[in-house]
Amino acid sequence: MLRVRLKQSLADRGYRLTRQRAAILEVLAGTREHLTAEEVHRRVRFLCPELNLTTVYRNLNLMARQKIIGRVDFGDGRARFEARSDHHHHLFCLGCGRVIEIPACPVSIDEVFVRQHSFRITEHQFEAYGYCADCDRPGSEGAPV
Amino acid sequence: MLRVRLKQSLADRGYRLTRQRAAILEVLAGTREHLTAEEVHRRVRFLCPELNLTTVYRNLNLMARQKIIGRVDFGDGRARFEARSDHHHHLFCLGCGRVIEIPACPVSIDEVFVRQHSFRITEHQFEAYGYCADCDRPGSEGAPV
DNA sequence: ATTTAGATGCAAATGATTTGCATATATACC
DNA sequence: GGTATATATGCAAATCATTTGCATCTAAAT
Repeated sequence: MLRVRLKQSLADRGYRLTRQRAAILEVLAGTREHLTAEEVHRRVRFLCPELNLTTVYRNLNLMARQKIIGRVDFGDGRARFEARSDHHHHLFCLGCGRVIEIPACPVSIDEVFVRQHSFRITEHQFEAYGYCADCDRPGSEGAPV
Repeated sequence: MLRVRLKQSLADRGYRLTRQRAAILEVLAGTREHLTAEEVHRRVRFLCPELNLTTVYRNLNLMARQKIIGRVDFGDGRARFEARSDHHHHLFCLGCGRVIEIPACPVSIDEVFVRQHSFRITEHQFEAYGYCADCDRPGSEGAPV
């Protein structure tokens, strides 16, 4: 089960499985949404009412750094977190914030070019923005990618 | 000439060409670097010593919004600006911050998938991270994209 | 030269995120 | 199970990039 695996990964790396960490993972594992620290905090208060926002930040960072969970940046100034930690990308609706996960990585960089510059790529980030069916109304101009 | 064209675009859109705006464009047009607001401010003080950082922000935002200049986000918590405003992408060196511009857009999203979700993509962002020749020393692990 | 909408400077506010430090508590060990 | 101790947590205060309010200034239209 997802939440068991997530909690196990903490123990595996020598981190304590505290009540607050369990609650945070519980929240993330229980949704497919991509939550900000604030949102995690709000939802976690149900399971663990005294949990401090600072602790939420500290643990989301820890877990993202350990690649136990994933962190995404949709360019709106706050990080979002999700239970998935494998390499993938998203469509982000500028209208409602809805997120659709893209199954395959659509990026293929010209290897010759990269080699010419002797650059070693270790990671990349890609996110696409636009409007989902519900938010797409005439009036918001836009050229497809 | 680049700087003339940039300044003209301000006038074309009904914005005043102030001393400070001219200085900001002068700085951006004079380099291929991708500068933070702070960096622009520091360099602009040569041409226009009383120029306020707030004004730098206001104008960089205005010009980026008007697509007169480009804004890039390398995920380190501060925006960078460049004279180029056309669609392109970068390799960002995590060691020294050096930026290499990628000539062709390496992204091609599965159109069938997007259509299935009735999503209309209006823009996307992509940046690749890694180490340039100068910064690449054994010890920093990394899997190619 | 005059007018005035638009621009600037300064100080103070924001908002997300981080840090310092005293206190609390998982887990290793007996 | 009880105890020790390295780790976590909570709270308040600090950061850092960026934005905003407002009084003053100025580019550019007349």
